[in-house]
Amino acid sequence: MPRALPVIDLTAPICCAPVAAGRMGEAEALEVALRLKALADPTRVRLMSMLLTEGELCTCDLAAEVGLSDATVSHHLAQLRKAGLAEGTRRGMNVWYRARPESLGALGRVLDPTPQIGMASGSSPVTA
Amino acid sequence: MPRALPVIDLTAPICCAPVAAGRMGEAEALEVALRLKALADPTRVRLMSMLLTEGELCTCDLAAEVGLSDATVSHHLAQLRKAGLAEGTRRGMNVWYRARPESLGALGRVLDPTPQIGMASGSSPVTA
DNA sequence: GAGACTACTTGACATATGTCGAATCAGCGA
DNA sequence: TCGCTGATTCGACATATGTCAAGTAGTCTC
Repeated sequence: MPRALPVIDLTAPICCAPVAAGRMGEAEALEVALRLKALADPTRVRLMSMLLTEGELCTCDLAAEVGLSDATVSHHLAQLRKAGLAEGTRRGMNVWYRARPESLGALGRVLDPTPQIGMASGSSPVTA
Repeated sequence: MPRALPVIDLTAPICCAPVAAGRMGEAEALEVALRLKALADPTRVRLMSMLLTEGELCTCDLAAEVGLSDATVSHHLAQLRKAGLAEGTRRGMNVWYRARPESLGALGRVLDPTPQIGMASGSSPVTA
């Protein structure tokens, strides 16, 4: 994969028009793709699912649940954090992670294929 | 990435409960992840966006638009086809591609973070 | 059928990614 | 302070991915 991907801050929920709202530019497409990439792994999908349904979990719980080393899970959680899909806070000896539903929702809405009328790129349908 | 990913048929729109509907199993998570992976590339996001807004385009048009070789674009389109997100038919000397909005919509709905009540895994909210 | 044009496949390459073990960092309790 | 436990970072490795050039396969027009 030549043409290295730039590093961008993705922690805020995505705020661009849905893919179906008009021909998407390079920058927008990159934003969408990077966020999707953060979720495009079976382990991370499971982690998000657990966080969404259980509320708050520590790294050790998550590692035990998915059956991977804590180092690997920490790595996945870092990806989710960088993409703004999850966040964690240290409390005592543990770090407690939770999902950021507003970011996930915004990402889901970008995929909405229903043609949007009168929406050019840059608009911000973020509900959160 | 040890633990090679199995090959699965993804051409039908995804039909599992949203990630927030309950702790997702390995198989389901894999289905979701593979489809997301198919879209988790800036070039493919742009291709989908063009197909959604323009309706039908041939490989050559798409290649010219994204500024990549036709071989590369053909490769990306094959990914989208395998994931059920696009389809193409040969008409004369060209192959005309179009998006499959129902598949994209189903994928977007899986990302819905709103807690679903009474939905266990395996249910099928497919609208298409 | 010959030639031209479009699309797909294959092979090769550089880069990115997922995984682990080991080392390091952070907080707690004796 | 020291040791313990949990989390992150680092280094290494195998595999996956994006890209192109070159070759191959359809389809059209002459």
